[in-house]
Amino acid sequence: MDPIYKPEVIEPAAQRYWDGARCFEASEDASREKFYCLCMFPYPSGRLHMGHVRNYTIGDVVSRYQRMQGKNVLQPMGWDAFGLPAENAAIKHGVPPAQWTRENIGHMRAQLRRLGFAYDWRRELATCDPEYYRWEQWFFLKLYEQGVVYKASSTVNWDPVDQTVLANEQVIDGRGWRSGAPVERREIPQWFLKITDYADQLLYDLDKLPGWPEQVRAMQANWIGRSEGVELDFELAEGPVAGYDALTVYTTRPDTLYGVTYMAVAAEHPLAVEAAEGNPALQEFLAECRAAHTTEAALETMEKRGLPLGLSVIHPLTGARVPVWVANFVLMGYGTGAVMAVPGHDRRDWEFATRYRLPIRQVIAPADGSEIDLCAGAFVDYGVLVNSDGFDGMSSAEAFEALAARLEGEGRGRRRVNYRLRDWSVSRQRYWGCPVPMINCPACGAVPVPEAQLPVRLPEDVTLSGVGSPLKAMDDFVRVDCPGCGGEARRETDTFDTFFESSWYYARYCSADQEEAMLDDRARYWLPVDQYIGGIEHAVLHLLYSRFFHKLMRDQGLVEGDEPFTNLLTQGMVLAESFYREDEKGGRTWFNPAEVETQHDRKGRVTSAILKDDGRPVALGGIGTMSKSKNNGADPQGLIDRYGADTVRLFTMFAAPPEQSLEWSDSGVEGSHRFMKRLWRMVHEHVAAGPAPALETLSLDEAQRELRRQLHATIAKVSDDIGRRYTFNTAIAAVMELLNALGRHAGEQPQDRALRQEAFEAVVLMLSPIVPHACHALWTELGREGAVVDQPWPGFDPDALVQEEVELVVQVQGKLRGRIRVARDAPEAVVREAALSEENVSRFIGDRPVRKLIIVPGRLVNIVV
RNA sequence: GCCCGGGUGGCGGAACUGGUAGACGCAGCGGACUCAAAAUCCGCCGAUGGCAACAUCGUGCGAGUUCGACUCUCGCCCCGGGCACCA
Repeated sequence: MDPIYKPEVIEPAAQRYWDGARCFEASEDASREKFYCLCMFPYPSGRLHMGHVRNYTIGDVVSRYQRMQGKNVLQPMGWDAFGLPAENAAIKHGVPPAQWTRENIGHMRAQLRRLGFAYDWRRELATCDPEYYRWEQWFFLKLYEQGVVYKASSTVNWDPVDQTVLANEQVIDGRGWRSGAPVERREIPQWFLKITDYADQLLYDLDKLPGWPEQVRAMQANWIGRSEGVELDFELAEGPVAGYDALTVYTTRPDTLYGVTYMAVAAEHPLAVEAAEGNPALQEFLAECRAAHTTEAALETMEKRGLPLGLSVIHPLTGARVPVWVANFVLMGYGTGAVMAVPGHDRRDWEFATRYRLPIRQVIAPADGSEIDLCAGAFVDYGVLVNSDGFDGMSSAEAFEALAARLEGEGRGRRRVNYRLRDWSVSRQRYWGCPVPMINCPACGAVPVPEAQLPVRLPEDVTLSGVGSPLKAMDDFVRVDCPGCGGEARRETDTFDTFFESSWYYARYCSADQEEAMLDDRARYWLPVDQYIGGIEHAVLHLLYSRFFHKLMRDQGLVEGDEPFTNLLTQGMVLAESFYREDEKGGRTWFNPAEVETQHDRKGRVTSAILKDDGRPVALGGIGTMSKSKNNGADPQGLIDRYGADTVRLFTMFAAPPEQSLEWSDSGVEGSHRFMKRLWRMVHEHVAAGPAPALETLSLDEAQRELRRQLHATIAKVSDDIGRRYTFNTAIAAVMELLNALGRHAGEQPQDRALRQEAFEAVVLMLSPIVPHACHALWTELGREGAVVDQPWPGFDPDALVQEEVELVVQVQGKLRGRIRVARDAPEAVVREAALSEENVSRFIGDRPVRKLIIVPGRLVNIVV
C-alpha cells in the first residue's frame, strides 16, 4: 500500500472500475425496492460552478447511501440545453448556439465524471436534441386536442431595434439591455396552457407533500393565491356604455358593501377607454399608466392617482349614485379590472379617497367595541357591521354569507373563487428553443402539425445577427403547405419557454431510449422521484410547472400518481468573501479571494487584507453569493486538480447542513484534505503491520470495550444522520471523532488490531458515499474482497453499546456540580446515595434539607433543596 | 404590509424528544521533530475573578412556565428569503 494519499492515482482507478463493472446502470426490477434520486439538471453554461458541485454531491451521497441499503437506485443526469445565453454567446462570438451548447455539454460532462458521480450515463439527455423535444411537441398537440392549449393576444416587451421580445430582466430602466432602445409594449398572439384549470389541484395537493419544505409549499400557495369572494354588478346610472349596462366588480369583502363611496377601474378597462374618447386629459392619463407599467418602477412608492370618468353607477342595495373613477392602482389582469372602493376599510381606497377628498364611511366596527378613527387610516380588520341597514350587528363572516345569498337571489351577484395565478404563456419569440408545432394558414388559421411530420426540427446551422429571430428569414423552415387545405402557409416561428422542457425531463429519464413514445411502462416503475434536490430559486416556477405537467401527463394516461417529487431538498447557496479597491471615481475593481491574503488580530478576527501581487491593502466587500460581478467565485476545477474530487466533496458536505448557505473557505478545504491524508495514513499504518486476527468480542478489556462502544455508537449516529436527517456535516464530524479516538488508542495487542480492523472497515463503509474514490481503494487495502460500492451499509451491534457503568451528571438546583459513576442498572437508592455523597455536591447542599431528587436514567441527577 | 426562515465563541457550525452549551472543523497561541522550513504530531483555546481547586456570568433583548430552558409560552429588536396596489 502506498503510504502517501494520492488522489490523482486512486480517483481515476476507482472511476475505471465503476465504468467497467457498469455499477450505476439501473434497470427495472420489480422484486427490489426502487429509489429514484434526482438533482435539477444544469444549464450548460460552460463550466461547473460550486453550486453544481454542492447540489450533485448531495444527490450522490443520498444515491450511494440508498444503494448500500439494498435499494435499486436510479440517478440520471442531463442538460437543460435551450435558452437565451446560447443566443447571446452566438452573437458575441459568432458561433451557432447548437455548437456552443454541445461544446459546453462536452466540457461539463467531463467535469461531472471527474467528480465521480454515480450516474447512469446511458440515460443522459439534452433538451435541445430532436429525440427529446419531438415528444414535447407531440404532447403539446395532445393538449391542444384536449383543449388545454389556447391562443390569445398578450402584451410583451418589444425591442424595436433588435426586433425581439425581451424578458422582464432584460428591460433596464425602460430600455432594451443590448440596444438601449426604449422598450415598447406590443400585443402579440401567443400560446397558453390553462394552468388555472388546475389551480385548485395544485393548491390542495400541496397537502400530499409532507416531504417538501414548508417554505416551498407556502411560496406555491401564495403564488396560486386563491381567494373567495363575490362578483357583483353595479348598474350604470346613465344607461349602457361601450356595450355594458353594468359595471362588474370582484370583492372578498362583501360585508363592506354599504361602505362603497366610489368605483375604480383599471386604465385598460373598456369603460375608461370609452370615456377617454374626446377627453384629452383622460387620454393622457391612460397613456401615462401604460408607460408606467413598462418601467416596472418601484410600485410601492407609486402615488395613487386617478380621474373621474364622468359616469356613475347605482348601488345595488341603497340605490345611491356612486361615481366611477379610473385609478392607476387597479389591475386589469385580476378579477374584473374594476373594484368597488370602500375607503373606510381598505388601505388603498383610503389613500385614494383622502387624496381626492372622496367620502369615507364606516360600516365595520371592531368586534371588541373599541373606538376607531377613520381620519387616521382605514380599519381593515373583520368586525361587526354598522350603518348597513338590516345587516347591522352581524359579524363580517355572517354578513358575507347573508349578502352573498341576497345578491345571488336577486341575480346581481354570485360567489366566485379567484386566483392570482395566471395561465402560462409558453410562446417565446426566440430562436434557440423547441419549435411550436403549429402552422399558420391564411385560410384555416392555426393548424397543428400532423403527428407523422414530427419532430419539427430546429435548423441548427444559423448565424445570429442579434436582430430578430433567424427562423423568420429561413424559407426552408417557414414555407410549408397547410395540412388542412393544402394551400401555402407559414410555419410558426415561436419556440417554447424553456420551462416547458424542464417540466417533464424527470419522467423521460425513465424511458430515455424509447423512440416510439414519450414514456412507457418503465416510467411507472421509477416514478415518482423519491428524492429531488435543487436550488430554492426554483421554488415556484419550475417546481409548479413540473407538478402541473405531471397532472397533465396523468390525465393523458402517461404516468400514475398525482405528484412527481415525493421528497424535496432545497440546498442552500454557496457564499464567499469578496475584496475590492475603489478608484477616484468610486468605481470598484474586484479581486478574486485566491489573489488576496487576509490578516487578523490575536483573536483570529480578520482585520484587513492585502493583494498578494503588490502587498497593498484591499477593502473587505463582505460575504455574498459567488458571482462574476464580485469576482469571488471559487473554481471547482482548480480545487479538484489540486486536492482531488474527494476533498472537494468532503468539504462541501462538511461545511454546513445541506439546506443552509455554505461559506466557502480555502483553509476549510485544506482541513478536509488533511483529514483525507490522515485517514489514509492511519489505514496504511494498520495495514503495514500485517493482517489482523479475528475479533473476539468477549475477550476485550475495558478500554477496548469502550472504543468498540464508541465505534458502534458512531455507526448508529451516522446511519441516522445520513439516512433520516440528511445532516451530512454531523455524520462527518462523528467519523472524525471516531478517528481521533482510534488515534489515541495505543494498544498493540492482537485484539487491539482486530478492533482496529473492524473500525477502519466501518469508517470506510460509512464514508464511501461521501468520498467514494478513497474508500474504494482503502476497502481493498484493508484486505476485503469485492468493491466497497457493492457492500451493504454497516449495522451496529446493540451489545457493544451496553455499558456496565455509566457517568451521571449531578446538578444542584439545576446547576452542574459534579459527576458520579454508577452501575448501569443501579437502583435509585444507590444513585441517590452516590449523588448526595459526591464531594462538591455535598458542599453545595450544605445542611439544607433535600426537598426533591430527580433522576433521569443514564443522564443526570438533579437535587432540589 | 403579508408569508416563511434565522440570531449560539474570532469564524463555519453542534446540542435531534426540555436534561453536561460550544461536538467537529477552521483560524489563533504554545510545544515536539528539524541546521532550518514545509509536512506531521501533542497541548491550550466563551468572558470575568483566582497561583490553583474552583466560582460567577454567558445562546439577540425583556418577562413567564419548569426541579431544570439555546430548546416551550408571551412581548419586543435585528438579519435573510419570498410575495406584494391581487380588491
